[in-house]
Amino acid sequence: MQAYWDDDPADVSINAICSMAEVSKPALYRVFGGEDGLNRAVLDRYAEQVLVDIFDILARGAPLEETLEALVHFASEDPKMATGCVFYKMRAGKHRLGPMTRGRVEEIYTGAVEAFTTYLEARRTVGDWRDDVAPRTAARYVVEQIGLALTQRAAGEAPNQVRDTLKLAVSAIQAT
Amino acid sequence: MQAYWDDDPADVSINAICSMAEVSKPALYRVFGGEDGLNRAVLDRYAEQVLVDIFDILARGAPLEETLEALVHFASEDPKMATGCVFYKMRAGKHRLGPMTRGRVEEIYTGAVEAFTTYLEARRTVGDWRDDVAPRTAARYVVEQIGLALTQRAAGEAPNQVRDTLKLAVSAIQAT
DNA sequence: ATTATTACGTACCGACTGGTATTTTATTGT
DNA sequence: ACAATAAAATACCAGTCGGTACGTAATAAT
Repeated sequence: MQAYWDDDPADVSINAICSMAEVSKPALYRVFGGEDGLNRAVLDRYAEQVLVDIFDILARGAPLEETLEALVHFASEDPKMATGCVFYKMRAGKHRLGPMTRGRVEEIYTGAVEAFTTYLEARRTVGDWRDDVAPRTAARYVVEQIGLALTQRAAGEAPNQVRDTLKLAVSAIQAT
Repeated sequence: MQAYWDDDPADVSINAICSMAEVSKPALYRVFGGEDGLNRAVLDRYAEQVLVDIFDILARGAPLEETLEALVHFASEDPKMATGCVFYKMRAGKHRLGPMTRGRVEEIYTGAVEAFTTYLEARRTVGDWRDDVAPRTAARYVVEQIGLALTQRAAGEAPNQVRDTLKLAVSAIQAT
């Protein structure tokens, strides 16, 4: 997971992982079955260890401005995400993934969109959000924008430029 | 160029290119010097054949709304871009590129930001654009958003979802 | 016509990929 | 103590990668 986090998953070979983890290759295959199983396991672990933070932000049910602020901070400032996000990196190379990992990626994506859609619908009933944009459209939009920001960080772009872009992006769904 | 356009450049090998073009590998190496030279040549050709359209839109000096509309249409509707954009695909895998190609990618990126910055500054003097966002920040923002849209198209996402996202994104710099 | 030169492609190089057959090591049963 | 069994690693597989040495065919010079 750390290797996928630091580098591009597509550039980390099974051999490299084995030597990093000081594990023989057959041992890895016994446990994970193959590359697809390993990737899936990494993604599972990453989801419950890192992505949960994003879902927590939404679950707090805070006002829109506060929530967006927290998401912007997470994606563009949190040092934990300085080298990008395993999930979005895998999603970017989706066509290279095995069936299990690809399925998990899609699952996480739709889960995120769903969670944000639910959050926005709740905010709308409280009158905290404009009603000229479909919640699901806005949800997909935010998920993509966070992905863009994290991809930019992975590419080593200047953090303040990443933040500027993301702030501008989220302002689109704040406007009355 | 066509192979890079249809697929991910990282997934197209020199061998595959040679057999597609019905050219021997040494011949390709004689002409282009190697993978880096080939990539650079492809990018050069792509820039003057496709990217020029984007620069043309800016050079028209049309009102902001009209220009943004044209850019949105180009990125999310033009059938020519149905499988994404060679430039953005290469930029996404920048770390895998040789020095010449990487240099050209950065050149094109800064050129695009520059062109859009100049356009926005001109629009501001005409009073056609808000003055609470730095032109360069907005320029970088738009370049990234177009890249996101083209990346989504390359990934096979539904065109109307791509358009929705991009329209929402550009609305951020239109708001008064 | 014959030689010197240039263009060109076959066949190969070492490095690396994901994945496994086979052998060695450790554990268990008696 | 020794045989049977389970576990684990070494050493290998075929395939692909980018890149090139070298033999061959076409051209140019004499």
